[in-house]
Amino acid sequence: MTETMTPRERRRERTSEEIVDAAWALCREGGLASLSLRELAARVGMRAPSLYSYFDSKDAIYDAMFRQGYVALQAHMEPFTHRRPVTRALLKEGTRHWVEFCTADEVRYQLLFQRTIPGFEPSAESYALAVEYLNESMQTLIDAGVDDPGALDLFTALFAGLTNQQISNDPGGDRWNRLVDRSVDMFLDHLGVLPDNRMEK
Amino acid sequence: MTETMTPRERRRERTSEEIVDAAWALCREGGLASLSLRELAARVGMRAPSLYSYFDSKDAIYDAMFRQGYVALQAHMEPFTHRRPVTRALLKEGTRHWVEFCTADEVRYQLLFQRTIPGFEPSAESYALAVEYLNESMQTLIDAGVDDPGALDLFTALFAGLTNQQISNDPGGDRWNRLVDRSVDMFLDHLGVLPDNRMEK
DNA sequence: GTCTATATTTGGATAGAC
DNA sequence: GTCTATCCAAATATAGAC
Repeated sequence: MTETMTPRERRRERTSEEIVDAAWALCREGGLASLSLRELAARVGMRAPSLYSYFDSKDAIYDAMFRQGYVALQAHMEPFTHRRPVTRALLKEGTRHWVEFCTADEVRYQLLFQRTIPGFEPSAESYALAVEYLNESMQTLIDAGVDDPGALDLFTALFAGLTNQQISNDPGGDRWNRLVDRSVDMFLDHLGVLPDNRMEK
Repeated sequence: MTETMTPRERRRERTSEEIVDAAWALCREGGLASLSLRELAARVGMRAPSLYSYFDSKDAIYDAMFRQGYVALQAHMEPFTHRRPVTRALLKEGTRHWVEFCTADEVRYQLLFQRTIPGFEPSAESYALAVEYLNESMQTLIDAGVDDPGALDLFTALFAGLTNQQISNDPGGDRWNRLVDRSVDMFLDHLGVLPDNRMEK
């Protein structure tokens, strides 16, 4: 899977990453939409036109950020993937982890999960990566005993809501963050999933 | 409370409203941030500088929209305010109504409940109007038997989440919208609120 | 690959005539 | 109140020299 790289390719890759990292930093300061190629170039010691040697357009930079975000999410959740059975405790731990990732970086959350940038749409390739990972995550829920579609939607809404409120109304705090365990209990109790993962009745 | 108006003042007010309505229409087409004074002026048959006879700045127009939005929310919820006791059925109906208002207009939701515009902050006056109404709504929840602060936060997260998912992932549909009743039941059951509004034990 | 210089567009806002 | 004319700032993107 790992391809060999010439030193020139390595150097190029390293610079690309540096640009994307600087783009994240800029967006964290002024919001996602505030990204400017001039400012971005200045951060990495270039002039704006030089960025076009690395990215075809501004949207291509957003796309690289989008992709990098999902790769980071996948890496962040790695300790919890493919562990079976999905007990109540594991589901709590995993959900807590997920919500922490989302609330740790507001602009990353906006880019990955909301549609807030004027004209940006992720490329088909990046979008497929995102969908694939989100589907895999849904499967974890199903393995936890969440069978009907409405319940899955309810779950995603519940934790999207916790994330949203945390980011919007208590950034940097944990006012909604700390409600994750309680929410998982409320949700599983509602479904009749017993502590040992069997169903009631 | 109603002040008398000269015909000139009426005319002025009417034109202001026309401008704000056109601003909503423009934002619905291209997103909140896409509002441009030139385009807006064209919609109401003016040139851009003429708008400054009615509003001091672009942000003043956003502020008028913000205010108008909360007035509309208040009017929309009027049939449900101050009705006591807050039974489970009433809470369901009211919450359904609230979520319907929020999901009916994506950009309105963004302006009223999220912070998505670059530099805009509502004026102290408009913000106070919003906070006052939101606090009043919280009181309704408390009167429904939701006593502890964590539970209030959980409730707001749950329905912010339903709204969010509905808007982001099924705009115009009802995939999350229709989960409101179920969510209220799940929530009240979790709190131990009985159907007749008494507490368990 | 990086630069300077520039094209092009678009935005909010102001001055001053009428 | 509305207009024309204009200012000023900022943006993405391209051309072409080095």
